[in-house]
Amino acid sequence: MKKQFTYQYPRAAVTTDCVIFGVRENELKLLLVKRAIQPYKGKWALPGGFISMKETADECAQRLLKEEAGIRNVFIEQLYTFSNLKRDPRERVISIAYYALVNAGQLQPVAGHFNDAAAWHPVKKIPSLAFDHRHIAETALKRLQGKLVYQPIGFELLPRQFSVSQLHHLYETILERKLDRRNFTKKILSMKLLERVKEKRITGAPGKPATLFQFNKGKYHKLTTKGFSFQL
Amino acid sequence: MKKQFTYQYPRAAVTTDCVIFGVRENELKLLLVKRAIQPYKGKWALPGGFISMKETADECAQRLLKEEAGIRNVFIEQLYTFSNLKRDPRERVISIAYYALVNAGQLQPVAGHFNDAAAWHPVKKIPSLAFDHRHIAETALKRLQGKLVYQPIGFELLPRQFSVSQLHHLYETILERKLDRRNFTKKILSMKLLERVKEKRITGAPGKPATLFQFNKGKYHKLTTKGFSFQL
DNA sequence: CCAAAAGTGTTCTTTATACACCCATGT
DNA sequence: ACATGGGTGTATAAAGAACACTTTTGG
Repeated sequence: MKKQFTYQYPRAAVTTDCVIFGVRENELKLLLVKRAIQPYKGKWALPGGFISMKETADECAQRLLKEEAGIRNVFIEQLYTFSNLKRDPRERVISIAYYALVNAGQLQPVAGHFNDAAAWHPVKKIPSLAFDHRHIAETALKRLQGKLVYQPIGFELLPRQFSVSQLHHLYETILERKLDRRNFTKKILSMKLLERVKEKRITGAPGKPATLFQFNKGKYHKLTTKGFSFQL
Repeated sequence: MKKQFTYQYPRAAVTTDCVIFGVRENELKLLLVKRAIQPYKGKWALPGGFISMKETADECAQRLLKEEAGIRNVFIEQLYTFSNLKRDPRERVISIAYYALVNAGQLQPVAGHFNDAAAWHPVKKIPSLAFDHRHIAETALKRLQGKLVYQPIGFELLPRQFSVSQLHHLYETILERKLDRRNFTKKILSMKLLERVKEKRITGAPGKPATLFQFNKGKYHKLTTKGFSFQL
């Protein structure tokens, strides 16, 4: 193939890479893809790719999420830009990293689009990754943990309707510490950001059926604009 | 000049831009430079420039801080990467933005290095800026305000030795709200991150001379590593 | 009737807030 | 002596932490 784009000074290539978080089997997991090409062929990596001249970094991340993981309309946020000189063995590549939070509902309908070589891996058992992707993933996890306690992003990882105990378990999983169940319930409900939906049992499980709730985004945005501090 | 770097696909240029905060005359200010070349010749802009192939973005930001503002060894942190398609009228330019906090001590010895066309502007009266630099500067200010209340970065904006009332005034200025002087003093001192230095008067000012303190970075790092929550 | 998960209140401790007077210096 | 800024304590209110029993379902 002919090389045809010429510049006065050398230029780094720019990519976006995306750390995709999801909850599966009551565990926080990352969606990784298996590389089909060199370098690092056969290694697990974060979904990512080169940015085109006609898209912003945000658009690029969203496009790659759809192309490589079949995911759309999810919470996505810029994480950090990684620019170490040797992070790609081929040449200078700067990566604008993002992280995304997906829930079962957003993923189910597009499960068929999945590349065979895409799979969820528990964050506690991340395999060896290509490039500096482990470093990126660890940075994303720290950001998620930090953000969880002062912004209600936990909801993004659960189905549209969920029980308080699901949310409680999610928080304990991500923060890696116990939270008193009664205090957690009180706190969350006192924010008035959850709307009661109806009673429903988790199919076939014993125990009292949990009340389901859904997150009221409208209320949340109203509160954030007039200054609001969410804490744990 | 001959163009000589050729690639298979088009590539965006990558720059870093730096939002430099400093306190001058009891006000929070930004250091801006006046552009000597097109585009936006004669307009105020954030110090910035193209990243070289032999430096990381952090190194680039530090180099530009030195070259364009004569500042070295300051607090610097990546802010966000801006990638709108039209942010530079010439061509596609992606900017990795940083923000820096400098104090009088760090600036004084290099004041002579200053470009004539560099000047401090109050954040409340930022002139029209080149590119999307106003947007970058506003993003940086929000980040600074957010960060100030849970990480003790305020110290970076003051001379090595400072009084509690200087710090108090700094917080009020940046957060744009009143903080009770007694409660602020209690809170700050209860963290045990400030070391009393000696009594000293601010030359020629009336009033009781203030006790000077300095920030103990070692203690701070010990606390952060074993989990520590600083709050306002 | 037993196991499993949901729901719920009170006490105690810690932290945040509100508030006013005296002190040391320069002029 | 007076104007200016520095230093300090207490009482009340709010928030956080600790803690156990009852209810509803499936098997």
